[in-house]
Amino acid sequence: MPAEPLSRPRIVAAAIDLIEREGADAVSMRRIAADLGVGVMSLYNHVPNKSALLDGVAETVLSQIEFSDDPDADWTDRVRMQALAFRQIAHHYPRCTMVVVSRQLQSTAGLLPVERALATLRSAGFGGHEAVRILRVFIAYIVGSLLREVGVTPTFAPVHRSDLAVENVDPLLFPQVSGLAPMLVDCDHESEFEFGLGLLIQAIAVQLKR
Amino acid sequence: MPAEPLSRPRIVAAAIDLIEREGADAVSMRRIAADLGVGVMSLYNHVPNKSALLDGVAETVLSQIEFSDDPDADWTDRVRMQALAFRQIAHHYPRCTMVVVSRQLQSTAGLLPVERALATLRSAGFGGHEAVRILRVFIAYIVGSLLREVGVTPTFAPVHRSDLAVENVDPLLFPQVSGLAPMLVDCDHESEFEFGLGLLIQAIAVQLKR
DNA sequence: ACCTGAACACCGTTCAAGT
DNA sequence: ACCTGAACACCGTTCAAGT
Repeated sequence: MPAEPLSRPRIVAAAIDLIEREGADAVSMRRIAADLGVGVMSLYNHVPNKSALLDGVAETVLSQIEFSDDPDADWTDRVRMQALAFRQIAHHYPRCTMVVVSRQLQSTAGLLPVERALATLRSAGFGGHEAVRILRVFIAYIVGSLLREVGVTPTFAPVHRSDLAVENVDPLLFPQVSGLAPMLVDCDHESEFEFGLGLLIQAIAVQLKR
Repeated sequence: MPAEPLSRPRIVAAAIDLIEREGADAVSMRRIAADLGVGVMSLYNHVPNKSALLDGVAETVLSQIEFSDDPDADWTDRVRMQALAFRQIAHHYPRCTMVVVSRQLQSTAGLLPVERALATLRSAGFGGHEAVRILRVFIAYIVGSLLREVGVTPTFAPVHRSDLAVENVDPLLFPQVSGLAPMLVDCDHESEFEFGLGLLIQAIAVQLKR
């Protein structure tokens, strides 16, 4: 006897909670049902299958991005703010991040950030074709950065400082890696992200002036 | 009675084959054992568990990258060639790509490309700290690009030209997206990849001159 | 309309038994 | 040393039965 009736949003919320608590691998229909105190099959009255549930997770997380756009700001700042807003996902829902970027959404939740980015680029003076290309570059960079931040992509800094793979490497075979081990090991994700973002924005600003 | 004896390489090869034929979701210990004509538990004599098997897949694919480095070439060309070599994974093993980029390897297979990239950047004149930062930017961009190419990350061009999400979007809510639908839909992955790569290389070249 | 248990066809992995 | 079947504790989903 749940206090509130079962519903798609409630099920999605339970999934998000579970992912943040125990990781995406812990998600199962049975487990979520148990968390909600209902039978497994009750879920199927509100969600067609597990895949759709994960789509719901991605949509819900995406729709919570807070874009605070200032139309009067320089376009480079607006692009930067949009990228940073997107990166907030990795802070608010670190363990959902992989789910968000790996789902092929066709809902409006995924289209809104795209619409916004394209509008900003076009207002900066880029043509449609250019804007699309540039957006793709930014998306690739952002997705790749979030995955590293969230520990999916190799960081070369697995767990802790001591007994590290990177630090136990043969200096003769890998002189650079072993020499730069301390730098490879610690990574300020925010400043790394902004560094690459700055490079990209600078590069497309040059592109615009030509 | 298999012709050849069971071995870790043979098991990994079977896994790679299966992934390329039916996708990463199709991988199960039972299925691979069946493909090899042995009992499930026989696999565990050569591989400790499924996770280690997937690590083996990633290592094997990574170790097949062909880096053809010309030490006399301009550093910008060398960086470009290394990035393009990495991208070949997505061509040779499209469905393994997700597995490759999402495994946290500590074997030398993953370290070799890193060593090579750092050496190139340092020979170009970048300091250790800069080289590491720049490498991280490139890795993020490459990983993000490969995931799009392989269909993991949203392309905004799901399946086919007709009946597309992007093309059935409300033009009033999403004027840019619906106006640029044809460009969002078709994507020449190679030229897109090289476009962003060029932007990044140009940006870090500027960085170097300062 | 919503909930549910039983059942089906799967998983990864442990363990004890074989050779 | 290597192989294996039975068993355990899981999966997602279908179906028929309940309210």
